[in-house]
Amino acid sequence: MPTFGKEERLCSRKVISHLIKNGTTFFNHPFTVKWIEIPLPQNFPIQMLTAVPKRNFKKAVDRNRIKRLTKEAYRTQKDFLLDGLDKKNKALALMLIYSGKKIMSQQETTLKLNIILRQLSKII
RNA sequence: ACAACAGUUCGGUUUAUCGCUGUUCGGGGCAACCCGAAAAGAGGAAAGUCCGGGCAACACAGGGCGCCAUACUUCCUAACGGGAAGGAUUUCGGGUAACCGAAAGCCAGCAAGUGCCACAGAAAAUAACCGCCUUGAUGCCUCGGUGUUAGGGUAAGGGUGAAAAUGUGAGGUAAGAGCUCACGUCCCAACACGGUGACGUGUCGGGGGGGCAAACCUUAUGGGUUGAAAGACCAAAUAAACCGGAGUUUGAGGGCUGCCCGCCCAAUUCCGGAGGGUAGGUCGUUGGACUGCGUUGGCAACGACGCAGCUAGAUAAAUGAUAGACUAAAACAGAACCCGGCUUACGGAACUGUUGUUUUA
RNA sequence: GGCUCCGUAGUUCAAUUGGAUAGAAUGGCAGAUUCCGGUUCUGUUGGUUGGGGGUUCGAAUCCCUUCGGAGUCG
Repeated sequence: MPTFGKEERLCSRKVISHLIKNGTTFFNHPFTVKWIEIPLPQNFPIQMLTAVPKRNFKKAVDRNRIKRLTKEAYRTQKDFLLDGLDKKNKALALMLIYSGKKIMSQQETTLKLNIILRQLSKII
């Protein structure tokens, strides 16, 4: 099911600061991706967080829109990543930082995120 | 009907599929929680943070100094630097004029003190440079005129300047001067009338005259400080530890409050250093100076009464995506403790009023 | 959420606490020098002092408002 509920989001401050300090980073325009493995007993095998820097987008409306587009794209395409994680018995914390300067449409965002998720599943 | 201006209201709707947030109901489960259904889910500015409150904490005794804000009147309001109605002033437009209309503003006080006013000009505020009048000394000569020099009086005149010592007329004088008088302008005080009042009109008296307080300042009034990262509670963890200092017949230091006095605290104390642990949850947190309708008081802002209604509450942060229709990828734009204003951004739609043009009667 | 500061030529900075054409360096342009270019020299250009309004005789400076930018507090 393409859901995106509470337990799929990254909420814990502790895990977030751990991720920012020690996470692995790669970049594929327009997203900077940070990820790290987390100890296994979790409610959901992958916890995700989106971020948009205030420096690039002054208006709250624009930041909200980008986050929503990103979440929507992630929601519809995360299945194959989950399968991979199930097989290898791992859990992930994931952070998507939008580094672009312009707002993309939904189709573009979906395409870009598809590329990135495939890249990530290969690395795992 | 169209256009312009002003004001008020609205601020996309809807169908299908997938998805998000809390709430309620039903079912399952010891419980955590899971499944299903229902109804609800950003704004007129949520913004800027320019003002005012509520609320909370800080041991608000009290006094002085400082700092900040405000500054015509009456009213509205919980309060305001907001709003309403009015007064005076200035500017603009119309009119021969009385006056009418519109707009604006940090509308107390340079008649408390201090300070500043470039350049130009004699002088920028205790005005004598030139000029005018006059006295002494002295030169000349036609013997009452003229020149030189020293002193005194004088603001009528002087090419400057943003601004030049209250305007006009008369008297007065050696020459002159608000020196005196009349009229006029402005200010102050008293009285009468009108008005709740600012103020207006009139009478009488006084005597001030450059400008600048968005110069320091004076007067009056108000303001304790800090802001939900305030604060309360629960859970988890831990260290009543260590080092240095202050201190007990006296006042160092501290008490989140500008400074001083004062008051309060006192080794189970305070301050500093270097470390350890936690960083989750609940409340605060949305029922309120609330919203809608009706009646009613008031010129109005706004108030009173009655009936009905419940209308976001997230916590890394919920409203989105896809396809289509209306009519067009609708504008500005996203709540974060809550209200009242102000200001700024904004595609379009509707209504009302005023002005102009055209058509018909 | 609160608080503080800053906006001047294309760029980097001045302007003696209100006083006159807003100045300097650099840049741009033109000329000289050179066979050509650079360097150097000379001349010249360029400003709504972020925008709007006000006070004043006079505003970059004082006041109000607004726009933009930067910093800071757990």
